[in-house]
Amino acid sequence: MFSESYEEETEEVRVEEEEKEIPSEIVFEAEAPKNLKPCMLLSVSYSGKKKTILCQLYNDENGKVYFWYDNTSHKPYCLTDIPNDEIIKNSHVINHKGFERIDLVDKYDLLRDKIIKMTKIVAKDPLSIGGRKGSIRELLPKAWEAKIKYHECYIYDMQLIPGMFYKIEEGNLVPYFSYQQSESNEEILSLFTEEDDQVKELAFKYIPIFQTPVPEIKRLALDIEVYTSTPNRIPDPREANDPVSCVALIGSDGLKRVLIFEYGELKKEEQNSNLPKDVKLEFYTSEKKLIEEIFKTILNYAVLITFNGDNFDLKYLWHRAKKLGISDRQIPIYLTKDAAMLAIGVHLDLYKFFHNKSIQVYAFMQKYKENTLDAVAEALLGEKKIQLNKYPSEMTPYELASYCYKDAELTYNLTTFDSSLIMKLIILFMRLSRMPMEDVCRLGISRWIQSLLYAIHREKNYLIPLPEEIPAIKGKTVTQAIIKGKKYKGAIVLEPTPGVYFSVAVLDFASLYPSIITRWNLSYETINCPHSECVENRVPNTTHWVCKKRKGIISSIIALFRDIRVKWYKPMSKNMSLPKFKRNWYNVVQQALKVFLNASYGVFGAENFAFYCPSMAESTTAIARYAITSTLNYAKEVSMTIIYGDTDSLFIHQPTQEQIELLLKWSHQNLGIDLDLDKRYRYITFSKLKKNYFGMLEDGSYDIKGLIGKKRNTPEFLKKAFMETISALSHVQNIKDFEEARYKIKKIIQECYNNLKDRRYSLVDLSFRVMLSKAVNYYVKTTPQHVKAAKLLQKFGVEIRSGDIISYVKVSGPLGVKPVRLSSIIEVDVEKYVEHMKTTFGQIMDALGINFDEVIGIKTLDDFN
DNA sequence: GCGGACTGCTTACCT
DNA sequence: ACAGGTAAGCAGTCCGCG
Repeated sequence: MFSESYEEETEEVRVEEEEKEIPSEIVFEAEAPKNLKPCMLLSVSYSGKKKTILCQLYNDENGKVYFWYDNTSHKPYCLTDIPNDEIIKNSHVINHKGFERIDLVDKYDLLRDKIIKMTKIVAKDPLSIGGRKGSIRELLPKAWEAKIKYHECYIYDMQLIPGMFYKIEEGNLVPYFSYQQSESNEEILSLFTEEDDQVKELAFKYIPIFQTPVPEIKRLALDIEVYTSTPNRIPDPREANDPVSCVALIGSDGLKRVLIFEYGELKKEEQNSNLPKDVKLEFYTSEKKLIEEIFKTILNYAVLITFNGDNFDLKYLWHRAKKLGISDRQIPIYLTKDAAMLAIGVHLDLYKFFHNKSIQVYAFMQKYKENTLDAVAEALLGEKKIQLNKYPSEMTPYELASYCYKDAELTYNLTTFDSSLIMKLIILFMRLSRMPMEDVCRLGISRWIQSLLYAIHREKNYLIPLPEEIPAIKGKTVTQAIIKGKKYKGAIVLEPTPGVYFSVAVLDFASLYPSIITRWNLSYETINCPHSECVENRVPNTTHWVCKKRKGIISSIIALFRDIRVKWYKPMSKNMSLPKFKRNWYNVVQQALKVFLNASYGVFGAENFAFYCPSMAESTTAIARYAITSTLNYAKEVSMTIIYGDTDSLFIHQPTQEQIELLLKWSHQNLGIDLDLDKRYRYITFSKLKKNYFGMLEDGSYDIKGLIGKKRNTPEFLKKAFMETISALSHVQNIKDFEEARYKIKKIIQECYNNLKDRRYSLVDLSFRVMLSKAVNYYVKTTPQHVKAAKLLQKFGVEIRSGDIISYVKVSGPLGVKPVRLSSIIEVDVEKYVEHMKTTFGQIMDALGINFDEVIGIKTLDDFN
């Protein structure tokens, strides 16, 4: 039943998602007064009841949320290329019950580089434009800008910036932020005097976005537990058959409450709960009263924080409330297709936020690799959930309270650690993407960039192209990918020369792809532009060319983000003469920009991106290949020894300072892209494998890249032994020291081997932990080992879902695997594990000239020597 | 009917 | 639901073998 979401994802024809709107039966109100001091714009949505836009404003002084409804009579619309007089003849459109009027508008068509006339069809309500059967966009052969959600359309047209400050003056929403607000603004802007006018204009607009501080938002974290009669079943939130047994609430105002429903007999004798002293424990004999109390409390906060509240906690509360007969006017939650929203304030589901790949990779550098509260909290807070030896439904009320409270606490702390980093990042992402908080924390980077570009198009009166127009006009790809099934050729990886190298410098192009996009003026409209005079401006190794007449919109925005990050926010975040809170803020801005920059090339190669432009993505990697190969050739010319390189880096063996400087200068002058000295290794070891090495840096720290011993799914016993070998290697200062390291490593391997042979490792130490990327039934082509193990678990009555980590050991027998909990040490296939030892250690030993078979073939080290 | 060579699938990594 | 490139291990298939 839980696999349904996957089914929807793989559906070929997707059901048009309806405009998300607040249902008309929701009656909660928090209308703003006629005049209101500056408040942060938290959210923009469409109210079905008021039939207009609702803006939620957060007042930092009292922690309250105020509603402001649109008073400008803005209406939903779409555009068509059918002339006015012809549209008038189309009775279906004109007589559509939602039709309001038509306007004639001028738009700038970037794809064709000319002004065009369009007909704007204005409707009474969003669903009349699209999202419902027979809506206006379905009556037109081609409809532009018709799939933009109305609340987004409103944001772009009104040039609203969620996350910035607005006041209400005589009932009108007025921005309260300006270029003049911060004293540094002039200084930052002066960094852009050399740049193109379009970049300067963007800088002027964006500087306040980066410089305006964010308020500390009044928020509440919530976690619920549900009583279930079948202990190992996870309760189904849509059924909500079982009572809510416990709810923990933690507020930024100091509130700490745990509400317990006494469904059974309460053993009073057992009261020594692990709860902190200041937590208020409350017992309810009525579940209905308990839930009503939760709902009442939620309303006092601007943001409600959960971990997976969309799919569990709030969904369960909603269905349970209905079941218990709580009236709609008392339920402040409403459910959409895949989210749970609040009538007042915003529900922030941290599960969704941390699931975001860009956040995981670029903001937190893959510190957490599993998307559970336990894994994320451990990686970012250094704290774990309460470890269970029984199911929640088997706990005493006090144990349950402690467990539930801890989860809420971890959830809450995820928003407060590092001076509320997460909240600050989210608000910066809102400003950059122009999205309301509930969207920004649920959608991925491609939607953020899409939204940012929509906003710029509307501000500049550029027509937003139909997605299919871009490849049609700008051409398809002309290169062949190395990997089957990919669309175009990507990066170059140099073949490493195996061995150990002392004194290695790594030179790399700092943010190569964004640099290429700005330096080469790459943008969806400038690639293969319509001007014949630009055709000679070729992209190397392709048939594409780039416009010389017009500065690209994408390259302009990337130039701004890249330059402001490199020239201001990154250095300022490290400037120790500044107070800590300022450095902290500069660091947050710097990180937020990094997230956008790192995705700026990839999105153009993603089919689902609204500005998908394969020729532009392909050009970016083609130029990158040109940059690295031409630099490599020059390096060889000046007699440098390149031992490895990947995409944007060159590893050079014992270069002289002069050689390095020569190379940096060369790339600056000949490519217009800056090469930097990234790091120096005291020594580095390469096997014959690409993307695989171990290097000791000069400061005593080390890098492990790609080696099996570091992979998440490698059995713990191997990881441990591997880290011991790394430890031995980390003491090596010079060639002489290797002798000792070799001796130690042999010893480690022999010990590991003997332990394995004698079956002295535990099953947990021997287990592979592999993630199930989809529901078990969706593995139709092959049945990998972790799926076999998962199927065995299912037979045993264990619920298995997509995203679960399956722990299994390799055993003798026809299946070859068994889940850890269903296996025993006697059946473990030792030979298989020896093979794994061999490949794991082989990656390091190859370079050191140690032979695995020799090492394990000898009983003791004394015999060996 | 069997085993090695091969391709494809899957996961986890690198940039 | 940002991209392509690489490695590892296994699943499944093909092919030759009188």
